[in-house]
Amino acid sequence: MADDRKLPLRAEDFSAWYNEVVLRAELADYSPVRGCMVIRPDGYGIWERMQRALDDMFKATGHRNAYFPLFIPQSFLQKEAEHVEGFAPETAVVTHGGGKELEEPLVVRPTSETIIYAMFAKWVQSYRDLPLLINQWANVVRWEMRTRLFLRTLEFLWQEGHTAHATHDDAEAEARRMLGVYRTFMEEWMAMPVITGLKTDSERFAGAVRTFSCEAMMQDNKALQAGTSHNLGQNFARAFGVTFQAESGENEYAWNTSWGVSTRLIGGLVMTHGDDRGLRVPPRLAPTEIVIVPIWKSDEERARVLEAAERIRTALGGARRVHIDARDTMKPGAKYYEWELRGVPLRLELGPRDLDRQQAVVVRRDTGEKAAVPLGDLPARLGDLLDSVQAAMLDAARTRREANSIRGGVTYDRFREIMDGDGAFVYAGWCGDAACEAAVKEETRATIRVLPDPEFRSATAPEHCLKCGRAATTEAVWAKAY
RNA sequence: CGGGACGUAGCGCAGUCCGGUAGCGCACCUGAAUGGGGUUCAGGGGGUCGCGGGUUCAAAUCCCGCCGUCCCGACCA
Repeated sequence: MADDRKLPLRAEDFSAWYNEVVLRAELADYSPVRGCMVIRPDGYGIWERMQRALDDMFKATGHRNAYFPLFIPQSFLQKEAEHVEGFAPETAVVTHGGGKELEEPLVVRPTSETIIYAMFAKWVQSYRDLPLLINQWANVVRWEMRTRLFLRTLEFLWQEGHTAHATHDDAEAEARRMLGVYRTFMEEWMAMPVITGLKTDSERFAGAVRTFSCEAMMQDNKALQAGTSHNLGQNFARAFGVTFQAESGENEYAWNTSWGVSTRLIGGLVMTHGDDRGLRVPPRLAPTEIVIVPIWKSDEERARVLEAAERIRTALGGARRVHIDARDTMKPGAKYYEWELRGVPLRLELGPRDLDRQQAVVVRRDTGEKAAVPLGDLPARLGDLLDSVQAAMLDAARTRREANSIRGGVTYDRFREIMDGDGAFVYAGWCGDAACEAAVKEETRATIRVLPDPEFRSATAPEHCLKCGRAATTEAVWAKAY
């Protein structure tokens, strides 16, 4: 990371910067298995924070965790026509076990709808068993042609929620509700603003009736699909016989939803908040919120500042995740650079001169602002600062996204220029024609990321389709995507 | 699977055109001094130069083949 480099960067430069940050901040590493990534402790620490926050939110919405098999009989995947078509090309298949060829090959799960709804069929008998709200934390495998650290690896970690409901409307409400949970998490924890809405048919999950998604803008103006939530209708219930007896006495198929977010979120975090000095992690997500760098010249001073650092940690009452960097093999300046690379939100510099003045120097990672704070004020001030960093990061990301969004008034020629150039979220009218959508993708590489929910739509609805000029049926957000 | 770049120490690279038995920076180890934004000095360890074959007295270097990685596409969370 050269000091003169300034984000946002474009295309190849941004990719190179991203890889460099992920590797140098020790979030992940390449593994001996091509396309598979090793998540290192620093990266996993962020994932654990994400897991905890999401899991708490799922518990609050009444979901319970369970675990289903890694292996799925190949025939299960084939029971839902669209699903098998969508996933068969990217599955890893186990053909041998115990030295013998298996009678039926086992697919390493690319997603768990099939095996989970096979079990739901046993568990659901009555409308009284519904809704059934299950979540699973697991790894899945998808044999992608090209991989990218965190964004697209052959194996990845995720959570997948699976639910069964008595009515279509209940399922629709559930899919919507969990999309909202994702949005809250992404904005309030990750400080990553998203556009929510509906996917077009071409981007819909294989087997779903409707797919909703959260789309975030990275610093190269590309879109990242950060989370999806699907209304599966009765497609899987019919395929796996998930039926229940309704209050009326009739036997009916259940209505399902599924929704998931993955370790891709870590990639999104880096590409949303990283800067020339490395990573920036929002306070609520940071495994370490505050790092104290003690400064000393003699053993006597060392003992004095370390003791003071411990007192500060104690004063914070265990409410804050604090690390005291007492390494005596590194000078303070070197430590500053290292913690900046790792993205710790607040740094507290504490030396003999500070102690003489009963103060500490607090430095924000997001803005680089420095301030001397009286020791007695630290607990309150640090709390305020962390809140302020969290809010400022979300605000900055949202401002950047809006600065790179174009709402209406774009000709198709101009649109092509934008997609050839810096890229943007372009809000444009869409006539609902899949052929038109495909033609735009062919010509510009841009796709409809999402048909935005009302609150994200432009004030004046577009009247005509960007490409073919026909009357628009809805507004679409176009962008190049990861 | 197409198009480009590349493969030399843990990491990043030079050396390849013009063949002569391997080097630099960082990291690592030892010692001393240092310590408010990447410490300094001295000493040290570590490489069958991606793999296989060929040419040659001699190959990291030239020739042929293979493998792998990264980036750009096709596929996708």
